[in-house]
Amino acid sequence: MQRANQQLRANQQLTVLRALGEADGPLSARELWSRLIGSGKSVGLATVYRALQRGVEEGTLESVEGLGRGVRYEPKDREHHHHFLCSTCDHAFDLFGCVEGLDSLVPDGFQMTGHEVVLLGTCDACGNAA
Amino acid sequence: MQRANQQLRANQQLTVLRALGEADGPLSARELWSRLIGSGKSVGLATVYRALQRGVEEGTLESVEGLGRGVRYEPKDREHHHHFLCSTCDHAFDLFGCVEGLDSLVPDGFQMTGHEVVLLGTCDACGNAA
DNA sequence: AATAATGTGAGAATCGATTATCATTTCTCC
DNA sequence: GGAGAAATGATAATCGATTCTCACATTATT
Repeated sequence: MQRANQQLRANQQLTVLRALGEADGPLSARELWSRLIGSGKSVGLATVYRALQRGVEEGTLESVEGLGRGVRYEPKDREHHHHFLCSTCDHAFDLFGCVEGLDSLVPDGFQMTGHEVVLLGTCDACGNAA
Repeated sequence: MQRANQQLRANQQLTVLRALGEADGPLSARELWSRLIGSGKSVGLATVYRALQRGVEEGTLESVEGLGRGVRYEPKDREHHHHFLCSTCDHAFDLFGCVEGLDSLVPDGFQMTGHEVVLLGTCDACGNAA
């Protein structure tokens, strides 16, 4: 029946992963899905979840927690970086660079294996829109 | 009927808030509830939620996101600090001190109003237990 | 003590996120 | 071109967290 978008179907999961790769920060499943739909790509939400799950299993994607609620995903090949979370649009942007003085925060006896830094505030677009 | 714990009842919400105040880091509603039950205090989970919600409304508590999944709560009167999240026991510990170089991470046009730093790894107890 | 207002516990209801199901569709390999 | 494997989309089911409901307990006010 739905011959309409037959040419759009190829490997939907690739479409999903490509869109995630082009994003300027980690995206949640829903965020990613919305962007795809918004840009005219017809994809099911379930397929987005499948692509993300598989990406993580295969090691090409990484799930990112700690950015507000919910889980977001990003390609694993990005260099060490942190995020800026806009409190208005709730989008997370990749940042470049890191901070100093982390080691001195670790309490005696604790073993640090990683760290996250999240800057909170208003992004450029939301700041101008106000 | 349940005369048993009549002497335990006083203002349960105070019991809840006191327990949160004595914790060494922010706690989720369930975490807090478990601790109370574990220490012999009979409190309903709903009451824990009510106490937390009210504390936030009244401004004495603050909800903390960004520590794994879920929301945790801590007294608002604590000095600026960050957290260490143990990947084994999933408990969040308060840290003292801060880091440097945050400003340089902010992209042009973005307004930073706050930041969070989370160290990940293994806490003392979990490290020794292994 | 009587009454009203508030607090409490247990479990049901709700909510959002994620996963599972299933009928189709597409792909792969002969 | 056909058979079987894998992918897809729509939607139902599940899961955990949080909120709601309500009967009863406690406290506050006379």
